[in-house]
Amino acid sequence: MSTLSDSNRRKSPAERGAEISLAARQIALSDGLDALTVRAVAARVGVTPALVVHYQPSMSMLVAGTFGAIVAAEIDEVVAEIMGCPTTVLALGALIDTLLSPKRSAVTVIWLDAWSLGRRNPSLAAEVGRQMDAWQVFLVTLLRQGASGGEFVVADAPALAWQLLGIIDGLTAHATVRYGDAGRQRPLVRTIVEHELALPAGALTCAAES
Amino acid sequence: MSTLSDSNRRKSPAERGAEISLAARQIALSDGLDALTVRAVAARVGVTPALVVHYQPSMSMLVAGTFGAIVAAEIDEVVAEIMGCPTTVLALGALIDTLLSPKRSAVTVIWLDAWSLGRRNPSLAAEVGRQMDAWQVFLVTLLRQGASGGEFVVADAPALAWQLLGIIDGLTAHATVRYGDAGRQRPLVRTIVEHELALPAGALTCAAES
DNA sequence: ACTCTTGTTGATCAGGCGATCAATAAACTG
DNA sequence: CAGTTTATTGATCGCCTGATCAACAAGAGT
Repeated sequence: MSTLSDSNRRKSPAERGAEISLAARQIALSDGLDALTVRAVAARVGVTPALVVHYQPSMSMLVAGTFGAIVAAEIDEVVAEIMGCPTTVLALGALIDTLLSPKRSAVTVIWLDAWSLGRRNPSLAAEVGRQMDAWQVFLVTLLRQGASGGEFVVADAPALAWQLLGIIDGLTAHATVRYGDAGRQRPLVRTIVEHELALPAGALTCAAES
Repeated sequence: MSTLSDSNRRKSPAERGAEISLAARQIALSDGLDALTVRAVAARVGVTPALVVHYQPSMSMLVAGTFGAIVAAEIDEVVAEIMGCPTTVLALGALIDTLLSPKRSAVTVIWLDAWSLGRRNPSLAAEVGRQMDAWQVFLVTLLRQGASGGEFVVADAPALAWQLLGIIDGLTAHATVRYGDAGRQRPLVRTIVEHELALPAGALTCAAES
């Protein structure tokens, strides 16, 4: 990286701010949310710790913001990945497929850190709540879309949404911490969702194949 | 507590060691695993930080040990709670019932801390693995017992065991962090287990009533 | 009662953390 | 080119962490 020579230059607040946010995200993803310290960010950007503080209201805010940015980016990425599906059932299959993919373990680890750290960092806890809700809202929208389109029946979309999210998070967490590949849990999750939506068995499996 | 006057007395290694372990468990349960510092334990016991160090190989070992003790105690407690059930199906129902009870949220929080902290504390990571395996072994035993007794059919007990644990941990984690009472998820989990074990719908619900 | 073992202390080290503030220098403005 | 703004620095504070070590004293053994 030629960032080192560039970093000494005096930069606009926007540019420097973006640089700091980027470094924070990179540190969080590679070393965890609690490796996110003033000095670590400063070292990565190539500036003084004082400058990092100058650009951030507080460290706990930076942690919360970094977590939010990472998770929001993942939501966007997943939404984009699913948007192309012609039917909601296909979208649900693709959603399960991608959420239980091993490539998401980096973000899963961020979630684990956030759940733990959130107890001592109110800003982070608030952001965790916001992002969990964002996921839930997204899933509720998807479920209602399928229901109103007549693809399946859903009694309580909000409840089912966070049940499903809880299940997926639990399985990915276990896979990340100990049991390896979360991808092996796809059939189980498909079966659960098919059952809850009164879909024919295999409906979501076929969806994933296409 | 009159512990304060007692704590100045010179005690046997076993006695002092037990005192320290107890204090560590109490701190972990009330303030989280990372509030478990040499000074916090020392203050709670009423001795010098140096004495705590004298009794422990290292702080990361104390954290690992404390986590293990708390979780092992919970396993024992749950096992004792279930042991009385006349059939395995009833035991499974009782298991789901107690694991998704709000009273377990204190230990759920410990799990979240351990998953996060385990990445920087190898001793803790090893202990997390051991305790996750202990849970899985317990559940596998239960499932095989029911299968060999002809109560239900299970194809891959080890796989089903950790799927089930993942689901339950995910739902309790979500409930603890944001969505409140995990007890509302009992019907869902019962349905999933009934389906996976080819039990008639409602078999586990009736179990919980008795 | 005297000795010896060892539980216990107090002081202290080295390192990390977030945060503050005056001083510097680079870029923009007139 | 001179003057003003402000991005950036370096030094430093206060607090926390785990850990070490010589010195002390309580209790067990004789």
